[in-house]
Amino acid sequence: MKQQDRATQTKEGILKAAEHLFAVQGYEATSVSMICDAAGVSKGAFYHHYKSKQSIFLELMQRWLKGLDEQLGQIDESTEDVKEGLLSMGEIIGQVLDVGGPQLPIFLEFWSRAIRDPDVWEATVEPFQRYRDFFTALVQRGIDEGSLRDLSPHYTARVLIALAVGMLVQGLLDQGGEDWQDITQEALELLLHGIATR
Amino acid sequence: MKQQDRATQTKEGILKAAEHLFAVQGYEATSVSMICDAAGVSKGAFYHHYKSKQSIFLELMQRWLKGLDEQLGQIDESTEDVKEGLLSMGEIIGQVLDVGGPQLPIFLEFWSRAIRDPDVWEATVEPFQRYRDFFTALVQRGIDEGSLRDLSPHYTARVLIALAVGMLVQGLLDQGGEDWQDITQEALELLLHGIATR
DNA sequence: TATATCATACCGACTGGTCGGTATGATTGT
DNA sequence: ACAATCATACCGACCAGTCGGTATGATATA
Repeated sequence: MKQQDRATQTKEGILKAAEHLFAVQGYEATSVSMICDAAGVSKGAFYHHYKSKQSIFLELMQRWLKGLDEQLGQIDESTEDVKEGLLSMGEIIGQVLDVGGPQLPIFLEFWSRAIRDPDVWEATVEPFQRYRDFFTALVQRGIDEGSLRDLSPHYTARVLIALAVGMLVQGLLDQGGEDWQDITQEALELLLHGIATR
Repeated sequence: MKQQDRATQTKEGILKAAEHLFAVQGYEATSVSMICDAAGVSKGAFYHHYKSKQSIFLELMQRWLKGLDEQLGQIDESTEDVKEGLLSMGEIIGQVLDVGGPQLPIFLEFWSRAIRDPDVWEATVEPFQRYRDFFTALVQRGIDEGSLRDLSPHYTARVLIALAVGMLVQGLLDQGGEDWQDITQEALELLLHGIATR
């Protein structure tokens, strides 16, 4: 194999190992040595490819942020009407919850480190605002096309995000086999039509 | 001052210091020595009053759980109709977000440690199931009294919790001065009446 | 009331071990 | 020969928790 290919393989292996360990143990509880052991490489290899422990975490998070970006983009262009778009958003969340399993807790690491680490914060805020804007725009589109009531798009976006995040956290704290696909789908229906009697 | 009073004061001081540091730095990043410094006591005092670093975290969490219990109890008995109860729930969340400020991130610690530490997990699951049951019962009451549509109380409870948790996390990641009281209140209205056009 | 006895509350130096990170040298492909 | 890629050995800082000892009120006795 080419030298460069082997290098990228090593680098990727370290990243995967780190992702897994951060998820199941948390950032602080995971030592660089453990990552190296799990990846089957030495500490020298680690510090050859990554500047620090923090830097590998940051890269991990940026990848995830990018992935979310792409998924939102897909929702945006593949849907004709907004209601349908929201429901497919629910589908995505449901999938993440049902499939993600043991990888989910890494979200908690993302959040808590974003609060405490200025560098991580910086890399997080901007995308998050973009996501909020995305939902705000989506809701606005729904209002314009007449499928959503004329309510504050800003607030409504907040509610949608809250729903997604809230389901995620419940999925974390609820190992029991719930069908999150189902629940999230239903939740969006509830939100769309209201739960109060007419 | 009596010996015992002074002792409880010391113990309480340690607890407050730990609560603050856990919130702003996280559990792992906070050392016992730091807690002692912040509380103005020695390490000996710490280990005189608490068995371990973990034990003080557990006590902290159980206090918070107990507080939540009481607040939910208040909602339950002080409200005539369910809609009103839900809105006062929103009020509580809003208050926590607006007032809690720098103490909020400790929730992330609660969750991530509940996932990873079996002892913390044990102390968390049972209360959380109780909370879920509470909301399920509340929704059921709403259906019975005719103020809520006849939808799955289980799912609806999930949605309500998701809303609360989701708002909390957004409050964490959004230092900017949003009026959470307002947003949460509005969110519950949205959920009650739906966002889709009739 | 005065004193002896004892338990509780607390101190701070210390231990074995782990941490993130570095320095340096071996190996490999080009 | 030369640089990229890794391995090994190591450093100083810091960690949770321990331990021998002290200071101080509470209690019993005289």
